[in-house]
Amino acid sequence: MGATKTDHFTDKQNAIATLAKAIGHPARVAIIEYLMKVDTCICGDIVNELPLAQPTVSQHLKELKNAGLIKGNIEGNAICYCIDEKAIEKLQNYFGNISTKLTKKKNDCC
Amino acid sequence: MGATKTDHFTDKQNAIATLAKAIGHPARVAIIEYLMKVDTCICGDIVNELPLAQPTVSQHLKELKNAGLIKGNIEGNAICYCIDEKAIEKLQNYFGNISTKLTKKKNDCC
DNA sequence: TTTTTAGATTGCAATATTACGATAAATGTT
DNA sequence: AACATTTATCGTAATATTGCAATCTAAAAA
Repeated sequence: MGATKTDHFTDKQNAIATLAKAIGHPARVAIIEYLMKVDTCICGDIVNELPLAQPTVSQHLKELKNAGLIKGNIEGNAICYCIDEKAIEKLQNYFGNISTKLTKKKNDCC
Repeated sequence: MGATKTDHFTDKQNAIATLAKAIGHPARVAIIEYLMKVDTCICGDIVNELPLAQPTVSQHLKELKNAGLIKGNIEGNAICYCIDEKAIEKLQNYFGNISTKLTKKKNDCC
């Protein structure tokens, strides 16, 4: 088929999957890291930073935005993109939770 | 094209992307969560737990294993799968780092 | 040894993703 | 107004992913 069966899973599971999927591409990881590095948010030069054409970068930004990982504000001619902290916190909490539960459990069977 | 240009990005970026991509599917999130819930690691009944056919689950397990998120041991006839803590820790650290850097920065431009 | 059980692999169809050239839309500059 | 700049969108080609039926392998049980 090729279509993900999102109906069969919980909203939380789908939410985490959506966030993780958005980060699941090196270009989008690079974009996130670039947004971290740059002080000002006017980030039209992501294209210059990445080895990808402008439409491709625009598409990646769109996916990050759809997933809720970044926010974008129109600022005159350019656009100001920046990371949405809430999404990062969700991921941090999720993996933090798993990590602590695992150490409690001492899952050393493998 | 359709092929990800991994060559142009750093190893770290590709590593994070690989891990995130593996979690970027609700079925694989559900598998991870099931592995957490179950005490014993003999987890052949993941198939019964998920609304997916056996070959599909097997494929998802393979991807999780390739990405380094889970480990699998042959245990007689069945197989013992469990989460690889190191991978989870990597993700936790990564997002934790971003989170703390963001709060330091007070990125409130958007 | 035959049969069952657990899991992987193969092959295939449907859909999604990635990437980019060309083009469009919208604002800024001259 | 004419042009430049910035970003988005469209169209399209190449590749990847998802899902499953059918089949295969290997160990366990009978």
